[in-house]
Amino acid sequence: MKFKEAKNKFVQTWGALGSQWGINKTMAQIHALLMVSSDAVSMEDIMEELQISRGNASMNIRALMDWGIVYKEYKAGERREFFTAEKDLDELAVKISRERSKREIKPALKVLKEVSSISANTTSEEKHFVEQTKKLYDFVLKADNVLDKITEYKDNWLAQILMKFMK
Amino acid sequence: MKFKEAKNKFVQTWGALGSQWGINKTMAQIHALLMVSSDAVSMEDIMEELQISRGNASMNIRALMDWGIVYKEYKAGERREFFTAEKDLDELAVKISRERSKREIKPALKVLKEVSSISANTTSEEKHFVEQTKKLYDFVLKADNVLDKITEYKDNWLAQILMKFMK
DNA sequence: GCTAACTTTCATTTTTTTTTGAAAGTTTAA
DNA sequence: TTAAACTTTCAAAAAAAAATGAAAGTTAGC
Repeated sequence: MKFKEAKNKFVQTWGALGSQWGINKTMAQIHALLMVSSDAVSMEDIMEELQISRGNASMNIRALMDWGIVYKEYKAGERREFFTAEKDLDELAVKISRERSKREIKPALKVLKEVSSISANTTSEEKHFVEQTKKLYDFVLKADNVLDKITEYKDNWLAQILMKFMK
Repeated sequence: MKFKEAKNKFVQTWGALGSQWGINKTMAQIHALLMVSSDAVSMEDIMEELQISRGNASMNIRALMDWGIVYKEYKAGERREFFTAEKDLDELAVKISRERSKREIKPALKVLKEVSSISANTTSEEKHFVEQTKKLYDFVLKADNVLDKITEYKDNWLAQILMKFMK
Protein backbone atom coordinates (compact mmCIF):
# COMPACT_ATOMS: atom_id res chain seq x y z
CA MET A 1 0.00 0.00 0.00
CA LYS A 2 1.30 3.42 -0.98
CA PHE A 3 1.36 6.31 1.46
CA LYS A 4 -1.36 8.29 -0.28
CA GLU A 5 -3.61 5.29 -0.30
CA ALA A 6 -2.95 4.49 3.35
CA LYS A 7 -3.58 8.07 4.39
CA ASN A 8 -6.85 8.13 2.53
CA LYS A 9 -7.92 4.83 4.01
CA PHE A 10 -7.15 6.10 7.47
CA VAL A 11 -9.13 9.30 6.95
CA GLN A 12 -12.11 7.38 5.59
CA THR A 13 -12.03 4.85 8.42
CA TRP A 14 -11.78 7.50 11.11
CA GLY A 15 -14.68 9.32 9.48
CA ALA A 16 -16.81 6.19 9.43
CA LEU A 17 -15.97 5.38 13.04
CA GLY A 18 -16.96 8.92 13.98
CA SER A 19 -20.33 8.54 12.24
CA GLN A 20 -21.02 5.34 14.14
CA TRP A 21 -20.44 7.20 17.39
CA GLY A 22 -22.58 10.21 16.57
CA ILE A 23 -19.86 12.50 15.29
CA ASN A 24 -20.20 14.29 11.97
CA LYS A 25 -18.22 12.38 9.36
CA THR A 26 -16.43 15.42 8.00
CA MET A 27 -15.50 16.55 11.48
CA ALA A 28 -13.89 13.19 12.16
CA GLN A 29 -12.15 13.25 8.78
CA ILE A 30 -10.64 16.67 9.38
CA HIS A 31 -9.48 15.47 12.75
CA ALA A 32 -7.93 12.37 11.18
CA LEU A 33 -6.16 14.44 8.56
CA LEU A 34 -4.69 16.79 11.14
CA MET A 35 -3.66 13.97 13.46
CA VAL A 36 -1.42 12.41 10.85
CA SER A 37 -0.05 15.67 9.46
CA SER A 38 3.30 16.62 10.86
CA ASP A 39 2.81 20.30 10.12
CA ALA A 40 -0.13 22.60 10.63
CA VAL A 41 -2.55 22.60 7.68
CA SER A 42 -4.38 25.54 6.10
CA MET A 43 -8.12 25.58 5.50
CA GLU A 44 -7.47 25.66 1.78
CA ASP A 45 -5.47 22.43 2.00
CA ILE A 46 -8.11 20.73 4.13
CA MET A 47 -10.77 21.64 1.56
CA GLU A 48 -8.59 20.38 -1.21
CA GLU A 49 -7.62 17.12 0.43
CA LEU A 50 -11.11 16.19 1.60
CA GLN A 51 -12.93 17.75 -1.37
CA ILE A 52 -15.26 19.78 0.79
CA SER A 53 -16.59 23.32 0.63
CA ARG A 54 -15.24 26.30 2.50
CA GLY A 55 -18.31 26.55 4.70
CA ASN A 56 -18.18 22.93 5.66
CA ALA A 57 -14.50 23.13 6.50
CA SER A 58 -14.97 26.28 8.54
CA MET A 59 -17.86 24.94 10.58
CA ASN A 60 -16.27 21.62 11.37
CA ILE A 61 -12.90 23.10 12.26
CA ARG A 62 -14.74 25.40 14.62
CA ALA A 63 -16.53 22.44 16.19
CA LEU A 64 -13.21 20.63 16.66
CA MET A 65 -11.77 23.71 18.35
CA ASP A 66 -14.83 23.92 20.61
CA TRP A 67 -14.10 20.36 21.64
CA GLY A 68 -10.57 21.47 22.46
CA ILE A 69 -8.89 18.91 20.25
CA VAL A 70 -7.80 21.13 17.37
CA TYR A 71 -5.75 24.30 17.68
CA LYS A 72 -5.27 27.35 15.51
CA GLU A 73 -1.74 28.30 14.63
CA TYR A 74 -0.27 31.37 13.04
CA LYS A 75 2.79 31.38 10.86
CA ALA A 76 5.07 34.40 10.69
CA GLY A 77 4.40 36.47 7.61
CA GLU A 78 1.33 34.41 6.71
CA ARG A 79 -2.06 35.94 6.74
CA ARG A 80 -4.13 32.75 6.78
CA GLU A 81 -4.64 30.40 9.68
CA PHE A 82 -3.26 26.92 10.11
CA PHE A 83 -4.59 24.09 12.20
CA THR A 84 -3.12 21.23 14.20
CA ALA A 85 -4.72 18.42 16.17
CA GLU A 86 -4.00 17.34 19.70
CA LYS A 87 -1.62 14.48 19.08
CA ASP A 88 -1.29 13.14 22.59
CA LEU A 89 -3.84 10.34 22.69
CA ASP A 90 -4.28 10.30 26.47
CA GLU A 91 -5.08 13.97 26.33
CA LEU A 92 -7.37 13.50 23.33
CA ALA A 93 -9.41 10.81 25.06
CA VAL A 94 -9.67 12.86 28.25
CA LYS A 95 -10.97 15.86 26.34
CA ILE A 96 -13.50 13.85 24.36
CA SER A 97 -14.78 12.07 27.43
CA ARG A 98 -15.09 15.29 29.47
CA GLU A 99 -16.90 17.02 26.66
CA ARG A 100 -19.35 14.19 26.07
CA SER A 101 -20.02 13.93 29.76
CA LYS A 102 -20.78 17.63 29.96
CA ARG A 103 -22.91 17.83 26.84
CA GLU A 104 -24.73 14.53 26.86
CA ILE A 105 -24.44 12.53 30.08
CA LYS A 106 -25.00 15.28 32.62
CA PRO A 107 -28.21 16.56 30.97
CA ALA A 108 -29.51 12.99 30.72
CA LEU A 109 -28.75 12.46 34.41
CA LYS A 110 -30.78 15.51 35.27
CA VAL A 111 -33.80 14.09 33.46
CA LEU A 112 -33.33 10.67 35.04
CA LYS A 113 -33.37 12.28 38.44
CA GLU A 114 -36.53 14.20 37.60
CA VAL A 115 -38.54 11.31 36.24
CA SER A 116 -37.48 8.93 38.99
CA SER A 117 -38.79 11.39 41.55
CA ILE A 118 -42.44 11.42 40.61
CA SER A 119 -44.65 11.45 43.63
CA ALA A 120 -46.08 8.51 45.55
CA ASN A 121 -46.87 5.76 43.13
CA THR A 122 -49.95 3.63 43.35
CA THR A 123 -49.98 1.00 40.62
CA SER A 124 -47.27 -1.61 40.30
CA GLU A 125 -46.62 -0.22 36.85
CA GLU A 126 -45.67 3.11 38.39
CA LYS A 127 -43.64 1.48 41.12
CA HIS A 128 -41.62 -0.40 38.56
CA PHE A 129 -41.00 2.76 36.57
CA VAL A 130 -39.67 4.61 39.57
CA GLU A 131 -37.55 1.69 40.66
CA GLN A 132 -36.01 1.15 37.25
CA THR A 133 -35.28 4.81 36.51
CA LYS A 134 -33.71 5.16 39.97
CA LYS A 135 -31.42 2.24 39.21
CA LEU A 136 -30.57 3.79 35.87
CA TYR A 137 -29.80 7.11 37.50
CA ASP A 138 -27.47 5.46 40.01
CA PHE A 139 -25.78 3.45 37.31
CA VAL A 140 -25.18 6.32 34.92
CA LEU A 141 -24.02 8.57 37.75
CA LYS A 142 -21.57 5.94 38.89
CA ALA A 143 -20.28 5.40 35.34
CA ASP A 144 -19.88 9.14 34.86
CA ASN A 145 -17.92 9.35 38.11
CA VAL A 146 -15.66 6.49 37.13
CA LEU A 147 -14.87 8.26 33.89
CA ASP A 148 -14.12 11.40 35.84
CA LYS A 149 -11.79 9.64 38.24
CA ILE A 150 -10.04 7.83 35.45
CA THR A 151 -9.34 10.94 33.44
CA GLU A 152 -7.93 12.64 36.49
CA TYR A 153 -4.88 10.46 36.26
CA LYS A 154 -2.77 12.87 34.34
CA ASP A 155 -0.49 11.03 31.95
CA ASN A 156 -0.72 7.53 30.69
CA TRP A 157 -3.98 6.82 32.49
CA LEU A 158 -4.93 4.08 30.12
CA ALA A 159 -1.78 2.09 30.82
CA GLN A 160 -2.29 2.59 34.55
CA ILE A 161 -5.82 1.24 34.42
CA LEU A 162 -4.77 -1.71 32.35
CA MET A 163 -2.17 -2.45 35.02
CA LYS A 164 -4.75 -2.32 37.77
CA PHE A 165 -6.89 -4.82 35.96
CA MET A 166 -4.19 -7.20 34.88
CA LYS A 167 -3.25 -8.29 38.34
CA MET B 1 -45.09 15.43 37.16
CA LYS B 2 -47.60 12.70 36.36
CA PHE B 3 -46.55 9.15 35.52
CA LYS B 4 -47.52 9.32 31.86
CA GLU B 5 -45.59 12.52 31.44
CA ALA B 6 -42.54 11.13 33.23
CA LYS B 7 -42.59 7.97 31.16
CA ASN B 8 -42.80 9.94 27.96
CA LYS B 9 -39.99 12.23 29.02
CA PHE B 10 -37.82 9.25 29.82
CA VAL B 11 -38.50 7.60 26.47
CA GLN B 12 -37.74 10.83 24.61
CA THR B 13 -34.54 11.44 26.54
CA TRP B 14 -33.28 7.90 26.07
CA GLY B 15 -34.03 8.23 22.37
CA ALA B 16 -32.11 11.49 22.11
CA LEU B 17 -29.16 10.07 24.03
CA GLY B 18 -29.14 7.11 21.66
CA SER B 19 -29.04 9.40 18.63
CA GLN B 20 -26.08 11.27 20.05
CA TRP B 21 -24.21 7.99 20.36
CA GLY B 22 -25.05 6.72 16.89
CA ILE B 23 -28.03 4.57 17.77
CA ASN B 24 -31.26 4.87 15.85
CA LYS B 25 -33.66 7.02 17.85
CA THR B 26 -36.61 4.65 17.54
CA MET B 27 -34.45 1.71 18.56
CA ALA B 28 -33.43 3.52 21.72
CA GLN B 29 -37.03 4.56 22.40
CA ILE B 30 -38.31 1.01 22.12
CA HIS B 31 -35.56 -0.07 24.44
CA ALA B 32 -36.49 2.67 26.91
CA LEU B 33 -40.13 1.69 26.80
CA LEU B 34 -39.38 -1.96 27.45
CA MET B 35 -36.93 -1.18 30.23
CA VAL B 36 -39.53 0.61 32.29
CA SER B 37 -42.37 -1.80 31.53
CA SER B 38 -42.93 -4.36 34.22
CA ASP B 39 -44.60 -6.78 31.82
CA ALA B 40 -43.71 -7.91 28.33
CA VAL B 41 -45.15 -5.63 25.62
CA SER B 42 -46.70 -6.60 22.29
CA MET B 43 -45.64 -5.09 18.98
CA GLU B 44 -49.07 -3.55 18.65
CA ASP B 45 -48.63 -1.73 21.97
CA ILE B 46 -45.15 -0.53 21.07
CA MET B 47 -46.48 0.88 17.78
CA GLU B 48 -49.32 2.54 19.60
CA GLU B 49 -47.25 4.03 22.41
CA LEU B 50 -44.48 5.37 20.17
CA GLN B 51 -46.73 6.18 17.22
CA ILE B 52 -44.63 4.28 14.73
CA SER B 53 -45.39 1.97 11.83
CA ARG B 54 -45.40 -1.81 11.94
CA GLY B 55 -42.32 -2.08 9.73
CA ASN B 56 -40.34 0.32 11.84
CA ALA B 57 -41.27 -1.48 15.03
CA SER B 58 -40.44 -4.88 13.57
CA MET B 59 -37.04 -3.82 12.26
CA ASN B 60 -35.92 -2.08 15.40
CA ILE B 61 -37.11 -4.83 17.71
CA ARG B 62 -35.13 -7.22 15.57
CA ALA B 63 -32.05 -5.00 15.88
CA LEU B 64 -32.44 -4.89 19.67
CA MET B 65 -32.65 -8.68 19.76
CA ASP B 66 -29.54 -8.92 17.58
CA TRP B 67 -27.79 -6.81 20.19
CA GLY B 68 -28.97 -9.30 22.78
CA ILE B 69 -30.67 -6.70 24.95
CA VAL B 70 -34.31 -7.45 24.13
CA TYR B 71 -35.97 -10.84 24.37
CA LYS B 72 -39.02 -12.38 22.77
CA GLU B 73 -41.60 -13.91 25.08
CA TYR B 74 -44.59 -16.07 24.47
CA LYS B 75 -47.72 -16.03 26.54
CA ALA B 76 -49.85 -19.13 26.92
CA GLY B 77 -52.86 -19.08 24.63
CA GLU B 78 -51.68 -15.91 22.89
CA ARG B 79 -50.76 -15.99 19.25
CA ARG B 80 -48.73 -12.79 19.13
CA GLU B 81 -45.26 -12.18 20.49
CA PHE B 82 -44.29 -10.07 23.46
CA PHE B 83 -41.01 -8.36 24.20
CA THR B 84 -38.98 -7.54 27.29
CA ALA B 85 -35.69 -5.72 27.78
CA GLU B 86 -32.66 -6.82 29.70
CA LYS B 87 -33.23 -5.02 32.98
CA ASP B 88 -29.95 -5.78 34.71
CA LEU B 89 -27.84 -2.72 33.97
CA ASP B 90 -24.47 -4.38 34.47
CA GLU B 91 -25.48 -7.00 31.96
CA LEU B 92 -26.88 -4.37 29.58
CA ALA B 93 -23.66 -2.38 29.59
CA VAL B 94 -21.56 -5.50 29.07
CA LYS B 95 -23.62 -6.53 26.07
CA ILE B 96 -23.55 -3.09 24.48
CA SER B 97 -19.83 -2.74 24.97
CA ARG B 98 -19.07 -6.21 23.60
CA GLU B 99 -21.24 -5.63 20.57
CA ARG B 100 -19.77 -2.24 19.77
CA SER B 101 -16.29 -3.61 20.16
CA LYS B 102 -17.03 -6.44 17.77
CA ARG B 103 -18.83 -4.35 15.16
CA GLU B 104 -16.94 -1.09 15.25
CA ILE B 105 -13.69 -1.15 17.19
CA LYS B 106 -12.24 -4.44 15.97
CA PRO B 107 -12.70 -3.57 12.27
CA ALA B 108 -11.16 -0.14 12.84
CA LEU B 109 -8.21 -1.78 14.58
CA LYS B 110 -7.65 -3.98 11.57
CA VAL B 111 -7.43 -0.93 9.32
CA LEU B 112 -5.14 0.89 11.74
CA LYS B 113 -2.78 -2.07 11.68
CA GLU B 114 -2.82 -2.14 7.90
CA VAL B 115 -2.15 1.53 7.30
CA SER B 116 0.53 1.74 9.98
CA SER B 117 2.39 -1.08 8.27
CA ILE B 118 3.12 0.57 4.94
CA SER B 119 6.59 -0.19 3.71
CA ALA B 120 9.82 1.72 4.38
CA ASN B 121 9.03 5.39 4.56
CA THR B 122 11.23 8.03 3.06
CA THR B 123 9.84 11.50 3.71
CA SER B 124 9.33 12.83 7.23
CA GLU B 125 5.66 13.20 6.30
CA GLU B 126 5.44 9.46 5.81
CA LYS B 127 7.44 8.74 8.93
CA HIS B 128 5.07 10.83 10.99
CA PHE B 129 2.06 9.08 9.51
CA VAL B 130 3.39 5.65 10.40
CA GLU B 131 4.41 6.75 13.86
CA GLN B 132 1.06 8.35 14.66
CA THR B 133 -1.11 5.53 13.30
CA LYS B 134 1.03 3.03 15.23
CA LYS B 135 0.40 4.98 18.42
CA LEU B 136 -3.27 5.08 17.63
CA TYR B 137 -3.35 1.36 17.02
CA ASP B 138 -1.66 0.67 20.36
CA PHE B 139 -3.98 3.04 22.16
CA VAL B 140 -7.21 1.70 20.71
CA LEU B 141 -6.07 -1.88 21.24
CA LYS B 142 -5.26 -1.13 24.85
CA ALA B 143 -8.61 0.59 25.40
CA ASP B 144 -10.45 -2.30 23.80
CA ASN B 145 -8.61 -4.73 26.06
CA VAL B 146 -9.43 -2.70 29.16
CA LEU B 147 -13.09 -2.81 28.22
CA ASP B 148 -12.81 -6.53 27.75
CA LYS B 149 -11.17 -7.07 31.12
CA ILE B 150 -13.66 -4.83 32.86
CA THR B 151 -16.68 -6.58 31.47
CA GLU B 152 -15.28 -9.94 32.51
CA TYR B 153 -16.03 -9.09 36.11
CA LYS B 154 -19.33 -10.81 36.24
CA ASP B 155 -21.67 -8.93 38.53
CA ASN B 156 -21.47 -5.41 39.75
CA TRP B 157 -18.36 -4.63 37.80
CA LEU B 158 -19.03 -0.91 37.78
CA ALA B 159 -19.10 -0.73 41.58
CA GLN B 160 -15.91 -2.78 41.74
CA ILE B 161 -14.08 -0.46 39.41
CA LEU B 162 -15.27 2.57 41.29
CA MET B 163 -13.88 1.00 44.45
CA LYS B 164 -10.50 0.43 42.84
CA PHE B 165 -10.30 4.03 41.87
CA MET B 166 -11.54 5.54 45.04
CA LYS B 167 -8.68 4.41 47.18
C1' DG C 1 -9.64 55.32 6.34
C1' DC C 2 -9.30 51.75 2.73
C1' DT C 3 -8.60 47.41 0.59
C1' DA C 4 -7.01 42.85 -0.01
C1' DA C 5 -6.90 38.50 2.15
C1' DC C 6 -8.98 35.81 4.54
C1' DT C 7 -13.09 33.52 7.62
C1' DT C 8 -17.87 32.94 9.03
C1' DT C 9 -22.71 32.61 8.42
C1' DC C 10 -26.90 30.78 6.89
C1' DA C 11 -30.72 30.02 3.38
C1' DT C 12 -30.92 26.63 0.06
C1' DT C 13 -29.68 22.18 -1.93
C1' DT C 14 -28.00 17.64 -1.54
C1' DT C 15 -27.19 13.48 0.72
C1' DT C 16 -28.04 10.21 4.09
C1' DT C 17 -30.85 8.03 7.22
C1' DT C 18 -35.10 6.64 8.79
C1' DT C 19 -39.89 5.53 8.26
C1' DT C 20 -43.86 3.92 5.98
C1' DG C 21 -47.10 0.56 4.39
C1' DA C 22 -48.54 -2.87 1.42
C1' DA C 23 -47.26 -7.31 -0.25
C1' DA C 24 -45.06 -11.51 0.86
C1' DG C 25 -44.04 -14.70 4.32
C1' DT C 26 -44.87 -17.54 8.44
C1' DT C 27 -47.21 -20.00 11.98
C1' DT C 28 -50.91 -22.11 14.44
C1' DA C 29 -54.89 -24.46 14.94
C1' DA C 30 -59.16 -26.22 13.31
C1' DT D 1 -55.33 -27.81 3.66
C1' DT D 2 -57.07 -23.66 4.65
C1' DA D 3 -57.39 -19.44 6.65
C1' DA D 4 -56.87 -16.23 10.16
C1' DA D 5 -53.51 -13.93 12.89
C1' DC D 6 -49.63 -12.42 13.04
C1' DT D 7 -44.46 -10.82 11.42
C1' DT D 8 -41.02 -9.53 8.05
C1' DT D 9 -39.34 -7.37 3.98
C1' DC D 10 -38.21 -3.74 0.99
C1' DA D 11 -39.19 -0.14 -2.60
C1' DA D 12 -40.71 4.32 -2.18
C1' DA D 13 -41.54 8.48 0.62
C1' DA D 14 -40.42 11.43 4.27
C1' DA D 15 -37.56 13.40 7.54
C1' DA D 16 -33.27 14.64 9.33
C1' DA D 17 -28.61 15.82 8.87
C1' DA D 18 -24.92 17.63 6.39
C1' DA D 19 -22.90 20.34 2.68
C1' DT D 20 -22.78 24.13 -0.47
C1' DG D 21 -21.54 28.70 -1.85
C1' DA D 22 -22.29 33.41 -2.09
C1' DA D 23 -22.81 37.31 0.72
C1' DA D 24 -21.54 39.34 4.95
C1' DG D 25 -18.10 39.86 8.28
C1' DT D 26 -13.40 40.42 10.06
C1' DT D 27 -8.59 41.62 10.28
C1' DA D 28 -4.03 43.37 9.09
C1' DG D 29 -1.33 46.36 7.04
C1' DC D 30 -0.71 50.30 4.21
